[in-house]
Amino acid sequence: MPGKSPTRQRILDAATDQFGLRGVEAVSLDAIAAEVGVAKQTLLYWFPSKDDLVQAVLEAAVLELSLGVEAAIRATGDDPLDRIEAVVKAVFRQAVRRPALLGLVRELSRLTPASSDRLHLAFEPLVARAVGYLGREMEAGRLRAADPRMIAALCYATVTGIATEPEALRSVGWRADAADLRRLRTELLAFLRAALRP
Amino acid sequence: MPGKSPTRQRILDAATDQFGLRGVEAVSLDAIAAEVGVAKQTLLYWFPSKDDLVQAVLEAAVLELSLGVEAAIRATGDDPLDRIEAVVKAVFRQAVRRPALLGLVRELSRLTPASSDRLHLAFEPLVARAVGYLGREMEAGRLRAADPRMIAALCYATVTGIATEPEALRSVGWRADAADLRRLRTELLAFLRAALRP
DNA sequence: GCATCTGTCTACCATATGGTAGAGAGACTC
DNA sequence: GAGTCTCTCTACCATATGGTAGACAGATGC
Repeated sequence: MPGKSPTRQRILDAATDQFGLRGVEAVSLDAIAAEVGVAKQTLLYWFPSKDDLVQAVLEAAVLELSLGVEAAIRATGDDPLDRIEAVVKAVFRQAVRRPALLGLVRELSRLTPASSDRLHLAFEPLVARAVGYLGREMEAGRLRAADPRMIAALCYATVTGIATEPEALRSVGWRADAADLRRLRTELLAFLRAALRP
Repeated sequence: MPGKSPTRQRILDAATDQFGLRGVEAVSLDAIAAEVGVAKQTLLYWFPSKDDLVQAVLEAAVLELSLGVEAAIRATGDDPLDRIEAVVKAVFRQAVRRPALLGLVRELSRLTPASSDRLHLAFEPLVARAVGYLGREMEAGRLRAADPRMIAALCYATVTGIATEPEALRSVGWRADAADLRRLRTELLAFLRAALRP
């Protein structure tokens, strides 16, 4: 059962979407297989158990998100607010393209300790870098002085909260069209800038 | 099958916790019954179907949250930042006392359209009031000018995101003890104040 | 040409799930 | 004291779930 295959990839994609949208425990292997248009056995051939599938999905998602963020960081200049804006835009873009991605990360707290530990390990370098960066910029007076760890968590909570809860946005009359999406992003960025400005 | 009963209430409590923590679809009636220490049939006596139970749980949760928020609003003075702080503290307090409550609200996007519509209706007056209030205070120059609807959604996303994702906080070295909880609240409030200040 | 390997399938299976039918114990009514 | 009402239970059931066993078709290697 080697590395790559179009079928394998299609299963992975479908599983990512469904797990992220409806929750890991709520999605059956049959449902995923049906969406891919393949027998459940084919799925179990590529991923010997549901748990293996979950692990693979999470690993791919972490990788995808990390790469996007890394690229955004490299592509911007020196000002920390600009850099944070670039990261948020990158995450936002991915969330729009693939709403399930951030939903998956949110599933973290519902996984077995073994799974979450692995995920923590995968994210750890990224987190450490972000916290260190925030701390240095605060010392340099270019960001509002605060606990950089908490600020990282707060930014994360704000962005993923907004990106994963269309229902909450619906409550305030938001519609999922391009115009409202743009306005949402603008407001989100202004909100974060105001929250982080020195 | 009338209104009140200690058994009914215990079922409701257990269901609230499990639904909020693990997700509605992931929790079986057997699991709830086992936690309450009652036969599944007793549960189905009080709530004729799982869906009825979900509805009852959601209604009670909305009521509980709304009451807490309303009380917090009434208990503070005129300055909008103080008032917002009071609301956030109230929500935070409830989230600490009962971590499942906000998790439940987050389940909203995974429910059937019928359920979410009812929930929207239940929350609507509260939301409308909040948005109206934010808008007026912005016009009066006592809050940063922005789209009040988006600001409401952003505050909601930040607070619930933080309150419902202990795993994300663990990633930045946060521990769930009283001291870190206090510091988290302090940082959250400072973050929001900075984001909303004119 | 034959064997092996790869990928997909059909046929099952044990268990768990939401839900039905109805029995039985105790309290309340008359 | 008979009947009814309230509440909880045991006994089932149809379906769905994660997973096993193994057949079958096509490519690959010799």
